[in-house]
Amino acid sequence: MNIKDAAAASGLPAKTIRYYEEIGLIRPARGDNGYRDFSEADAHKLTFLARARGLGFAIEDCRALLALWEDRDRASADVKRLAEAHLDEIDRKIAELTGLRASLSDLVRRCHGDGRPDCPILTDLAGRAETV
Amino acid sequence: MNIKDAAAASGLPAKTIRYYEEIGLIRPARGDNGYRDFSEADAHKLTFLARARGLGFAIEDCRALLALWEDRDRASADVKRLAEAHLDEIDRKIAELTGLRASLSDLVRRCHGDGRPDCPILTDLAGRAETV
DNA sequence: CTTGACCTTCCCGTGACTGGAAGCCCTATC
DNA sequence: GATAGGGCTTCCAGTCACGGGAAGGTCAAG
Repeated sequence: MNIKDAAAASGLPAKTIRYYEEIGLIRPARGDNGYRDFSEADAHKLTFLARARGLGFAIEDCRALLALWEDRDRASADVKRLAEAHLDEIDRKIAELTGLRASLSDLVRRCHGDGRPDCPILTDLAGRAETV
Repeated sequence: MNIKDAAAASGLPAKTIRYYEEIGLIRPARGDNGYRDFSEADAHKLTFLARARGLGFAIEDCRALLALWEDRDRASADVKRLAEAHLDEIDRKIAELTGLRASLSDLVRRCHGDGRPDCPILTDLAGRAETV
């Protein structure tokens, strides 16, 4: 199938599929006219990649997961290790954002937000003393 | 003061300060030798920028906040609006990550993670049926 | 006068694409 | 056979907010 059909089958934009080929995640065949010719297996790989990316795995993690997927003798522990590392990363990001949210939300709460110029948000950003 | 002192005062790397000048966030004076010469006001601006970035504001938001900070007649409502938009963005990201976390954590929980090859994480990524 | 720390500009690389230009290919219609 | 359109190809540039490193000028100390 052509790239547009592979895109429709996987849910990935054609541009992204070309990019995945460029970085070696997939290797579709080529027709005499130079067009990429995707097999069903290629389409499945693309769907796999789309799901893994959708779960937030980085490209290099996806490459590793794809290799594990294609290895009939893999140990599920290897997969689990990757997933757990990613889970930790997600937890780290959530914690960071939650901290930011708390600080910012406190500032927003304290700002009356009317036509007057005095604003605790700016005061805080300036260092809790400046007025410039 | 030279860039290193401005960096120490603001907590920003010298590279970042040069970048901020390049994109027009600050305009430090120049000495006869071509060195940047930061005033106290410049240093305060850098500190302001460091804090705003630390709260996750994008560069263009920082530019707007800096302009508001320097405008004695600003309305605090303008600042609050920016901050609230950013807060919404943070909430959106937290929600997205929380959703990812739930899916991934469920997969990890169901994966026995031993030496055997069958793994619900890969099965799920492949589309809940494939074995390849 | 040399050393070494500082400063300058310039260019490349990051992650994971996205947009757009220039040009070939295929099918359908007139 | 000519033409119109859509699809395909490659390549280049841009995104965001810097960071690394090279090549070279400047300054203070010994």
